[in-house]
Amino acid sequence: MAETAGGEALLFLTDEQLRKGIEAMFFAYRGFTADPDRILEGMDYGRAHHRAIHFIHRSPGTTVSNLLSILGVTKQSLNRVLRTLIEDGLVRSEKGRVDARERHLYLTEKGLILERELSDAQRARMRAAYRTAGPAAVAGFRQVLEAMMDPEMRRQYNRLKEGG
Amino acid sequence: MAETAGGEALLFLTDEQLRKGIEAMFFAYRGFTADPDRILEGMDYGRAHHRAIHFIHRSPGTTVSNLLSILGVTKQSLNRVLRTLIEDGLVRSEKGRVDARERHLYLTEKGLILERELSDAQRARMRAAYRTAGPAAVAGFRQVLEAMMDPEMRRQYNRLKEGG
DNA sequence: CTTGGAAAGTCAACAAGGCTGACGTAAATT
DNA sequence: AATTTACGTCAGCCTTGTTGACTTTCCAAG
Repeated sequence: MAETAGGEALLFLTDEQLRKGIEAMFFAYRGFTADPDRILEGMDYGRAHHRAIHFIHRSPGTTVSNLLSILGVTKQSLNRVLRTLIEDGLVRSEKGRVDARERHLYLTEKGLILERELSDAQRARMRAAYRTAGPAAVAGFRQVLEAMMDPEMRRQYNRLKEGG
Repeated sequence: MAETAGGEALLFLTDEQLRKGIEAMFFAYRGFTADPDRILEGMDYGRAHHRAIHFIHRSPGTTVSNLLSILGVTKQSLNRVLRTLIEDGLVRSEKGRVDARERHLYLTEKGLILERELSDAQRARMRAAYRTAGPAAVAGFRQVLEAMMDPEMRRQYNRLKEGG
């Protein structure tokens, strides 16, 4: 599998192979979001709410600013989502004690229940895919995805990966 | 890496590993779409136009119905996008000769130029990621993605993969 | 102590791109 | 002749993103 000096073994870098990868990302991402989307439709929530819930669960007590930089949206956009989650009692917002300008975000019991439901569904699909593909494929999967990220996003990703 | 009867080597299926995969998908997809998004901003087009252009280029002469089932959106949604692309002379729509109800879609010269620009950018990122991760990782990447798709999407994906 | 600036929140307006429902037309099929 | 299919279109709605302008709160530096 290693490439030779002549480069004959670089066939995995042909435009055709790259196109397959691009289309695989497109179709797979649809599957990736399908289950949570299905759960959320009917509730007043959407994918944006799912993302907020996921990362608050992941880093309890995170600030709004931090969440903004992870999600890469404007504060107005995030605020609309957070407001409904707080109003509905899924998220608790606590004024910072060291810096009272900051708001620290936590999932409530109710929030944790929805998070569970969403992530159970998403993990079930991921688990099935992992099991089908096997551990070596999973390692490759993660390597390629990580290499595909913008440097800033890779930083966020690794911070989460280790921090947790 | 192979699992034993006891299952001790199934560590790659832990919730923690699955969560990492989920977050990797999230951050990587952002990178995946970032370059085309950047190119399209400022033009009157968006990600939906990119997708239509990609699959028309991929299957010249495809019908509207076929495109609908690949993209998984409503005809009203697709039509809005196609209309602007046709008006702007990027896509040509031809009445079917065997079945005159169908419209066969093709990229014009102008359409091909934009397609090139978009796919060059997207492939460049994919190529860099592939090169960094190496051929074995790429194989695993594609395996996991394929396993993650809904069956119907996997059918579409494989039809494209072989048909081209 | 005052003031500058950062963090957070809010209001308003807008755009892209999804969706549903209803309707029309041409062509194929039964 | 009647029905079905493929496509287009109008109207209206929702989510989720955007900018811009503004206020409140608070920390920290002058």
